[in-house]
Amino acid sequence: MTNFTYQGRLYYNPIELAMAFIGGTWKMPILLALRKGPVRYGDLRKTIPHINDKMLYSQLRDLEEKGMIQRKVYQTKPPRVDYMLTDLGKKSIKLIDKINDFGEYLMEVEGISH
Amino acid sequence: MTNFTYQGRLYYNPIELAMAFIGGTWKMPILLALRKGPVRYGDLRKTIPHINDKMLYSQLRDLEEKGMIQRKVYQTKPPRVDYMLTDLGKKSIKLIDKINDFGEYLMEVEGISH
DNA sequence: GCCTTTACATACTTATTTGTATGTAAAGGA
DNA sequence: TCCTTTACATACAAATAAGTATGTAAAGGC
Repeated sequence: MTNFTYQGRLYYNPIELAMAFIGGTWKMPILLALRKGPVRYGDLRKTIPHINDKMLYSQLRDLEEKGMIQRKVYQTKPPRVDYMLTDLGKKSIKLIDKINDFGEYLMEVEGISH
Repeated sequence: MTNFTYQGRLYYNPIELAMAFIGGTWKMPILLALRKGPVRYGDLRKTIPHINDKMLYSQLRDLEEKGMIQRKVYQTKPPRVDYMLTDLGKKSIKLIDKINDFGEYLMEVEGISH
């Protein structure tokens, strides 16, 4: 039995936990968008195709809660907020690159053009 | 724009496609259960904790449709069906191991015991 | 004759995830 | 004075994924 709980949810194996940190439609695109350094909220919106405010802000909150990213608030008007990877977040990038590679391989194999 | 379609669904990037092949609660556990060679339906049920018939058979169908696994039916009574990885399925194992490693690392970092 | 085994199938419900629409504060510019 | 910008926040609806309960065929054993 590898059952365990994290943040009030039950997990059956390490894979489920990993996916809680990087899974879903938006977490990996967000993490990749931060790989080069801090990016502000509005720029994330612009660089991640198709994302909407609700998804962006709720996923940012979730990633922050899990220690994958950090917020930095500047006390200006209008406000400015930067997001950046933590060490844990940086660690996920290598894995996300591998997942992306597999996706690109699948596109090749399946004859999907882009 | 990297938009494309596969099996009637729209994808925005390679990551989404990769997750269609290995994502969800059950695909990775199923693929790992097949890593050592062919396994029959009933044994998959027994070795994958908490899975139920509906999830097992529907995910097996999906994985087969995507070319990740192969079915082999023996014409006996009661029936016997073996499932095994295709070359594509084998290719996914390395990646799944990496995802699992990341999950185990998270368990360590988060102080989760098992 | 009835029970058990095996590998599914189907109908239906529940839970989770994602998306849409709209609102807010406060300063600066026209 | 009114409009714009920025970074959210909330209510609600739609879509997707997962789970529950039940059924089926056909042979062999008791």
